[in-house]
Amino acid sequence: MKHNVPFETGCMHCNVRLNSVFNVLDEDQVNDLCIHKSCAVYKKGQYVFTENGLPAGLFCINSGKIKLTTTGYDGKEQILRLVKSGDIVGYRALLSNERYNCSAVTLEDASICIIDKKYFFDAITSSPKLMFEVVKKMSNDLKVAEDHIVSLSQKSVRERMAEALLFLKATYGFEEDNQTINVSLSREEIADYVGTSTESCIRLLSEFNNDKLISLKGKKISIINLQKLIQTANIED
Amino acid sequence: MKHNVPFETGCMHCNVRLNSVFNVLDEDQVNDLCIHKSCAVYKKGQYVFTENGLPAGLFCINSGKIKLTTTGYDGKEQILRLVKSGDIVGYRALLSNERYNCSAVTLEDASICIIDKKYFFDAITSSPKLMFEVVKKMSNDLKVAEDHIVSLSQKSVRERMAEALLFLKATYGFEEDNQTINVSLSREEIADYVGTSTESCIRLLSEFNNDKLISLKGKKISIINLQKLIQTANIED
DNA sequence: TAATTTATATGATTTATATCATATAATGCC
DNA sequence: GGCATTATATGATATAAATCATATAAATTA
Repeated sequence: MKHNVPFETGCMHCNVRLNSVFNVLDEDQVNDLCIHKSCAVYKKGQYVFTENGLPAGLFCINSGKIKLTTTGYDGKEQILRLVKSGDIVGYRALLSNERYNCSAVTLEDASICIIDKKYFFDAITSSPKLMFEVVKKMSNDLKVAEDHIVSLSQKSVRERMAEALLFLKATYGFEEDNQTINVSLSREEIADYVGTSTESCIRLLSEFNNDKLISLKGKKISIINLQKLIQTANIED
Repeated sequence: MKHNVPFETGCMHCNVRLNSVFNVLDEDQVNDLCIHKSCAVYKKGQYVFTENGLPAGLFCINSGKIKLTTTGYDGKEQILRLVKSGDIVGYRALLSNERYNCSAVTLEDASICIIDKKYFFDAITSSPKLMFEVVKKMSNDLKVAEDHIVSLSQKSVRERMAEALLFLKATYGFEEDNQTINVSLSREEIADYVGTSTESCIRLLSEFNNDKLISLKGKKISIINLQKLIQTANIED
């Protein structure tokens, strides 16, 4: 399944690390981190961990995009978070000493480091700086989740769909053309994030396309009229 | 507005503390905590802090119930969390050094301690045990928020209403009669938690009442048929 | 490259729930 | 304690969105 092929020389030369919670470590600490991690390459669609599993360590995304997804009622998927290079994954279950409440699945080929559980606990215990970085990450995820709650409670599917496209753009950015959102999700996956049916998702994307807010090319979505998309999302102030 | 009346002798004799994140402190640390906190009494309906405000410290609920609420779109309220004695409030904004993303309002008369910001940071920095307690608290709140997302995405209003009643029971427990949920919320507040209109909330509660799942007496809700309420909520396994 | 499966698309229909409207009950206030 | 305000209740109606159905396109796989 997963191939344990080292894909880089070490954490000290890892540029992704500078964009992660581990950017606060000093040289010695980075060397220590490097000793206690291993790297793996994942193909698109592979599970990094699965719901109800026990955490063996902390995952740090080197490259590739990941979805955190949970199985809701009647087996319907719910995408809880979308994750990118530099992000840590699986920290919640690890820190609270629980089983995973969601699965992590790669959205494209990915290289991911796994940091030893015991080492990680030692590291955050001995480095308040690192601990605060992790806390800030969790705090942000909580804020994003609460924003999502308000959106799900109070907005129409149409507004949430527009919002989701803006969220995807904010998370993964544009491609070189400066308008195509740099991620490929199926209509079903978008629906599973927005909290709607696949058909409604398809229909709304078609509408936005007809209304020249976006343009569609397979799974690739380009934002043509950002201003109008923001209006459609009914973003405050 | 708020009256700075001390309502107890000190943290060392505070039974609520044993049920809070501060239960891991040793005697000296408790004495230190006591020096750096002040207590206040709030009347029902008062704001403990408000959205967009800057945190001055950490709030610890001694007695009383609190709602964390945010103003969504078109001014509609969203209840994000419900809080009880022993819980800490306002930790998210404090830890991430941000403004509050929600307001805290008392649901009944309450006594609340505020713990000095600087002291709190020193305390969690020097006591990994305390830090882990706070982290576990945040981790749990994140999990609850994610469960709420799945529920909002995938369940009907009817199911969510049943679920909300079970949640209220789980959070605040029953009164002495062992069936009346120990909290008084307006129909509008319940609607603001469930993510529905006040009318729908009223209607569904009436239905549940007619179907003998619950009984209503003013704002007091009693669970008559727990089994059927669980079924209505469509809780898994 | 044909065959099969899966994803996307779009129409038709149903339904849950919001909204609007009005009535009554409860609460707060001068 | 009577008056004003707010909360609860319930009916009528509108509508957004789910569901069901079918078609086409794309992607897998044989």
